[in-house]
Amino acid sequence: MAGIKDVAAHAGVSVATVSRVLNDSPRVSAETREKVVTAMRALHYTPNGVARSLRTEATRTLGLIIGDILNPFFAAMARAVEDEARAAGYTVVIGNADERPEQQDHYVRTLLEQRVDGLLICPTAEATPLVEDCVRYGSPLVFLDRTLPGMDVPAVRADGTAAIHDLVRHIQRLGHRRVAFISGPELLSTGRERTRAFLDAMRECGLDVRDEYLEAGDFQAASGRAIAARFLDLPEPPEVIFAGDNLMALGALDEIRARGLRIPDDVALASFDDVAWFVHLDPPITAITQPAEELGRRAVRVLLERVERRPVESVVLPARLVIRRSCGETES
Amino acid sequence: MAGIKDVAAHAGVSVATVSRVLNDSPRVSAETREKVVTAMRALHYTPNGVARSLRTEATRTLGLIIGDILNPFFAAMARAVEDEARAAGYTVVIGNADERPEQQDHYVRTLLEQRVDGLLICPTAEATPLVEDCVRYGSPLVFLDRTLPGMDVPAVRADGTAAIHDLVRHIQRLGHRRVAFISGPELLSTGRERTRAFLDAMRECGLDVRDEYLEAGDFQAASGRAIAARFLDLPEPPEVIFAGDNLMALGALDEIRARGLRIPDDVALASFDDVAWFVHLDPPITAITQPAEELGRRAVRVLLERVERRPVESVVLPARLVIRRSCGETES
DNA sequence: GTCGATCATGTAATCGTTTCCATACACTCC
DNA sequence: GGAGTGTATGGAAACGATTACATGATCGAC
Repeated sequence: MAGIKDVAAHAGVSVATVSRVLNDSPRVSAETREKVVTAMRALHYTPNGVARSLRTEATRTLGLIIGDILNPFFAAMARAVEDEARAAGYTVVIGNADERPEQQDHYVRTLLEQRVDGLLICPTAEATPLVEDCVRYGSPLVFLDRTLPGMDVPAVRADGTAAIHDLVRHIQRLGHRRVAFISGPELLSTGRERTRAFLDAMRECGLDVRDEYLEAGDFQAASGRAIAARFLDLPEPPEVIFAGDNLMALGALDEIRARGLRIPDDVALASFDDVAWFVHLDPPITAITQPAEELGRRAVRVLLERVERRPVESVVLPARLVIRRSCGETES
Repeated sequence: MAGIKDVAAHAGVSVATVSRVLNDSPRVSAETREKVVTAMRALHYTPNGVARSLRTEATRTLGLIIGDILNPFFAAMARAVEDEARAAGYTVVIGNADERPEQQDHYVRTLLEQRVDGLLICPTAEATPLVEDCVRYGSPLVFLDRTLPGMDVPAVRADGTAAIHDLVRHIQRLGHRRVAFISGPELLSTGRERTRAFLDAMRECGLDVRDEYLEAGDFQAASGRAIAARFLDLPEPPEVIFAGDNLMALGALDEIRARGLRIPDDVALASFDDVAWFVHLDPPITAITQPAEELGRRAVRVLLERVERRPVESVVLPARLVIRRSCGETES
């Protein structure tokens, strides 16, 4: 494959000049530039980004490690990250951690070796030694969606607390008392935060939460289904099932449908995370929507600030309750 | 950041030896290896993949250019590509072409500059000059999901012809006569193939297709909705709407729901592409399912063969009809 | 005791860029 | 006409790894 030397030879100039044309430096005369460009065309020259990166110590690449690209929430975030990065002249390498710390570490290692300019991580579970090293030795790092307690890393995330309070009030107003929650993993900041908000909101509304109405899943559909099944098998099943993310809501829905139960008469359903098709279900599902695109975009902006070693601050955006009909009709 | 020289100095050996340890060459004594490993740990050494790639002319990276990561079909394919690539020791860079040729070209260019070892493309519309150059100058290229006519590039795709015939027969057996098709873009091989299969199947079943029952969308939800609206506004609207992909089916569904029409009594609906939540709709949507994961995995395998300059063949996998209830009850 | 084989290790060239510095030439100004 | 100021260009040293080749040690066989 033709390199800069071939172009230089073909155009009868030095490699330095070709390089200047490549980086459109002003210190090149019009005719010379013309000659060089012609030579590039003739040879089908494609600049070697690897060599350039080696020399400039910058790859113009960002790494993004997410839980699962099949989860529409992450997909939307990934998409936004990509768009914003491209607009800033960066490429994004996406790694699917599949919620497994060792796979997350695999990607952290790989991306570090590839010398990405910055890293966006949706951390799975607790901090691994590798991630700790990253922050200690100063790789530009930003957490997305989730945080890791006690780590001095800027984070861009949504806060669902207020929306969960709204949801519980909505449920209470509809006359429900027995509310069960399929929470996320205790190890994830989002899992903890949503559980805490749920508990607080219930107390505030004067509803009590039985132990058997609170169980933690793993943010995947299968666990949502299994937990919903256990809730429904209880001697006194809950009137409402609130799922901690959209996949577990899908799982719960599977179970409810499989039993031929009606929503909301037999059991009401609500979900943290909204997805496009909730609105098409009968009844449409009441959900809490997170600003996934905005999170992705802001995360890139914060990360690029960090890359340029400017001081940055964490970003918290509010999630918002979208009332539909899966918890009952509002008597407006 | 510590480099191989620092490690060599710290361990009291030459850089060559460190490199040998890095690539676990057998020509290094146990003690020396030990010393080197210790030095690496002490210095938090992370090998520089950029330098390695420059020297070895291989990045162990694959590029994947898809239409839209938000489309669950592409997301599933991307996920499978990633898994298979990781298993083979490769990283994947995903580019979202957003069905725009110029954005596709942007990614082709970028990925070529980054010297990916191979490129997987779901081509948007017709061949661009850039893509033509790729095949002419021999970058390892494999088409995924779609093909480009007259280009000598191996492709991994699904064939929906048989499934579409099955669908039309199913529809006919249920007594419907007036079937409308929201086709994909004429420029995409998948669009053309599905339209042709639909027309053939209709003829074979003795049903005729009115001009006003055939309109091309762009594989995005909005076009599906608009076209469905035009179908339903016709003096004699169709009994069945068949959408050429899942997003246009979603759009059509939006429109049907907005008009308060019942499925399948007022209008039946079927979709090319199956997605997880179709089963939860009332009624569940009859759809044609493509083996997205299998496509992704096979594509990586074919591409890696090409990377190693072994001869490869295109792969065609069948799509399959999944009968649910959105076209009417089967009187079994 | 010498020769050749085998093994561990080191030296230095190389990959394709960028960029610092030097140089050569053309002006302008006194 | 020579000093000073730009401007376009070239030469060559990085960047951090890999690897062909060289070297020196050890060892067994004769």
